[in-house]
Amino acid sequence: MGNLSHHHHHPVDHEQFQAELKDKLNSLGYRYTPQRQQIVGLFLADEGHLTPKEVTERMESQSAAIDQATIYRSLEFFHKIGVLSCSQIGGQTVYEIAHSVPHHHLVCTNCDAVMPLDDHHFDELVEHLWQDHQFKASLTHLTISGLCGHCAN
Amino acid sequence: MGNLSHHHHHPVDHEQFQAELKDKLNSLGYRYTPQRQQIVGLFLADEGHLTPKEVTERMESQSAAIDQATIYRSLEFFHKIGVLSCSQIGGQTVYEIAHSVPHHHLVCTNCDAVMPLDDHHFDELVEHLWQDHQFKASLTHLTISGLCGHCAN
DNA sequence: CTCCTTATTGCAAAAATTTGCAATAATATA
DNA sequence: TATATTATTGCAAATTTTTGCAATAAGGAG
Repeated sequence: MGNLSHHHHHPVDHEQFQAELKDKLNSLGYRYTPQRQQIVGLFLADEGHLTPKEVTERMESQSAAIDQATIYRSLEFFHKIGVLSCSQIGGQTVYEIAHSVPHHHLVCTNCDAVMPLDDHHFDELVEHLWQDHQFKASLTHLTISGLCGHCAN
Repeated sequence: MGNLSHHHHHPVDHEQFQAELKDKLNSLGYRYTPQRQQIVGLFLADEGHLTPKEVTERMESQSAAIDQATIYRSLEFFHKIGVLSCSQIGGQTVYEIAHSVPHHHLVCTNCDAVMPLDDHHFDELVEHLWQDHQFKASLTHLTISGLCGHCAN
C-alpha cells in the first residue's frame, strides 16, 4: 500500500485513506464492504483504543447496526492485514489504527494509564534478533507493562 | 518470597516450591487451597504453556474436577501475584510458570513456533525507560511477533 | 450493463469467559 | 483443639467470542 497515514480532524484525509484502503483490499482479492467502511470510519473519526463492544455500541448509536460476528471478524481482519493494531490493556482487547509510524505502549498495571513509546528504541534489538537469532521481528505494536511515574511511588 | 525457582523432573523441588508458595500466599492473606495446589502442580509437572481449556482437561483426566470458574480465577490469580506468566500465542491465552530467571518469547506468526529469548536483552531499554520516561517497566514476559528463520524465506 | 465467481454477511447455535452469591473451608487466634 | 473470620469455591446465569452455513452482494470479466 502506498501511504495510508492519516491525521486527526481532517475528513479529506479520511476519504483518501478509505479510497487507498479500498484499492489495497481489492488488489489483495478482498472486498471493501459498507460494514468494513463504517468500522474503519469509526476508528478514523474516533482516535484511540476501542474494544469490540465499544465498536458495536457506536455502530448502534449510528443506527448502522452490524452483526456482532461481523464486527469481530472485521477487527480481526483489519488486524491481520495491518490496518489496525491489537493489544491487551487492562484485561481488555483493544484495537486502534496502526499508524504508518509504528509506536508502542507503556501500560501502567496499576492505573491503566497508556503512554506511547517511539519505535526507534527497538532498532538495535530487532537488528540483534535478526543477526544472532535468525528471527525477523515485526514490532508493530508492543505493549510493555509496568508502573507509571505516579504509581511507582 | 524467598526462592521459588524450580527445576524439571525433580519432585522434591516441586514439594519445596509448593511449600514456599503456601507461605507466600498465607503471608499475603491468601489461602492455598487444594484447587490451587492441583493447578500449580499441573504446571510444575507439565512444563510449557497451557490454555485454560487444557488445564480443565488435564484436571478431569486426573479425576480432580475443578469448576471452570475456579480455574479461570486461579490462573488469573497466580498471574496477578507473579507465579504464572500469561501471553497470547496463536490467538490463544496461555499460561506457564514464571521462572525466577525471566525470559521472553519470540513467536512466529506463520507457524506459531515459540522460541525463548533471554531477559538481558532488555536491560538497556528498562534502564532508559526509567531514566528518561519515569516508567518502571516490568518485563516479566514479553511476546515478540515475527517470522522464524524457516518462515522468513 | 449484465453475469459469474466467491468473499462476506447475518443468523443462530456453540463455546469460552465472566460474574453474583450463598455455602464452604483455610487460617489466625484464643 | 475449638472458634471466628473471611477468602475461596461451586453453581447457575449472564456476557462475550467463535463458528457453520445458506443467502447476499462486491468486483472482475465479457
